[in-house]
Amino acid sequence: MRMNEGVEWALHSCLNLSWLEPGEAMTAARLAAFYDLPAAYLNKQLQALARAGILTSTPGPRGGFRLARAPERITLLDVVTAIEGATPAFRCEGVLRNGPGGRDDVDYAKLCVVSQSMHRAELAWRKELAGQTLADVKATVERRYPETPARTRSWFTSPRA
Amino acid sequence: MRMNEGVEWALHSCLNLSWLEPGEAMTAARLAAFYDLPAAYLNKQLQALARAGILTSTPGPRGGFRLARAPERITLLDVVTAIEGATPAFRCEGVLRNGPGGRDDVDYAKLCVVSQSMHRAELAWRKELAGQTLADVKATVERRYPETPARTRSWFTSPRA
DNA sequence: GAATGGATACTCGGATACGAGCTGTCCGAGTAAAATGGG
DNA sequence: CCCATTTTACTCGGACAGCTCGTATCCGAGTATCCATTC
Repeated sequence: MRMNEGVEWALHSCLNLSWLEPGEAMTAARLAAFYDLPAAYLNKQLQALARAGILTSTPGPRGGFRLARAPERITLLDVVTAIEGATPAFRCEGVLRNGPGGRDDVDYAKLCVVSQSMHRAELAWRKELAGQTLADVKATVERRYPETPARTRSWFTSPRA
Repeated sequence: MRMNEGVEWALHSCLNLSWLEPGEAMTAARLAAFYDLPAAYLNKQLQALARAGILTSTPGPRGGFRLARAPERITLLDVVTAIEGATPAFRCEGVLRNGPGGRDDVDYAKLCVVSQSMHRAELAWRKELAGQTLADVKATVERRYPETPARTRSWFTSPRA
């Protein structure tokens, strides 16, 4: 079980966007340069965030991405599901269906006790992610590293290196 | 993010093993036939369970796999980590290291707030899995479907179809 | 009849191909800004 | 000087390869069983 690399990039990029002036957009290329990431691939992830309604994108000069809503209303789960998709990690393929006495007209994903237990664990995972907003993470970073917001903003507003 | 198919197989196979007579072994081929699974591949998963100390394997005629300890002492997390490995799904690659002001001698997996939040969610997931033992699942199945243990045992002890 | 040695068949175990999905890259459609020419 | 029009440059957006890892398979090492042979 392995999570997409893009999730980490997306989270950090959203965090960086939250430190910009409200309404200010930033291009995928510049967001990628901040961490020395492949620009086109990060662009792909940001597109997914835009499709999910987390970011808004504007093309053309002075265009780019910006947060679609306040960080208080963006949970970590929103970002993760935007990148990873909504399909659960443990997909019950219904082995019981192929076993003796298996019926085709039964939804074993719902009835199978094993599936339920695994599903319960994933629910706990999602609940924990949904309980943390981007604003919470942002606040923690600002408390521990007070210079980060100003430093980040100045990096993005400085002329291209 | 996608969990190995083998996890589901391993869980159901452990459950089936728990319904056999204590000390009775069952071959990978027969366990696979129960759900119509590829035998050699299931064997691979069972090997992983044996390496993790969840099952014991004995070669030769009358050999096979059996539970290494009581179902009360086998958690779902044990099975999952045996198959999936212990590496967490969200691996912090330390994008901060490549960012401005990044240091090579800092463990960002520990300091990065994003990484910590994601790690906390995975901890909740593991905790939920660790709280459920194979005996719990077994008891739930026996309560809901009382005929399952006898039926399963008879299937495994019946002559090969 | 009992014991012994060997042959046998069966099981796990790891080494070996195949394929899906993540990773990475490219170029085109569309847009806002800037430049240009005229009034 | 101001405005309309054209040009320009820049951005996202989706379509196209490369590669790692999960999926599937095969054959060999080792062992308990069974059988033939001998005492």
